[in-house]
Amino acid sequence: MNRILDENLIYEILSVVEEIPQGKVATYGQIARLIGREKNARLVGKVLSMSEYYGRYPCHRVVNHAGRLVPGWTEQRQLLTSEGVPMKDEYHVALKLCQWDS
DNA sequence: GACTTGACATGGC
DNA sequence: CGCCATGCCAAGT
Repeated sequence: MNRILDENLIYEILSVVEEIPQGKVATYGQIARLIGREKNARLVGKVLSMSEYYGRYPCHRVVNHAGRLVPGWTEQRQLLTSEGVPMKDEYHVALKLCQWDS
């Protein structure tokens, strides 16, 4: 039954995001995989964009497979650096050093 | 209900 | 992890 999809999706996604340890980051694909929706990585991003509406979650610890930060969200870089996440440049994190080993 | 859009992923170069 | 092309799925219009 796929009557409820967004709510469950949101709950699962946020549950995973919430478990990301400080100083580490996770990719959308990784989260999507953890919730059993590998192909829905984009949905993760959509949900996270609205995550503030559902509650406060460390959505800044989620980046895409290239380690690129959210376009247009300048705060994210400072938040990550404050947590000790190594940055490759202003818009990319060093995934090699800080990708979450779920 | 078809078309477009998106905080994406993966594989090839 | 630079860029290009293709695939995927849900939400919004």
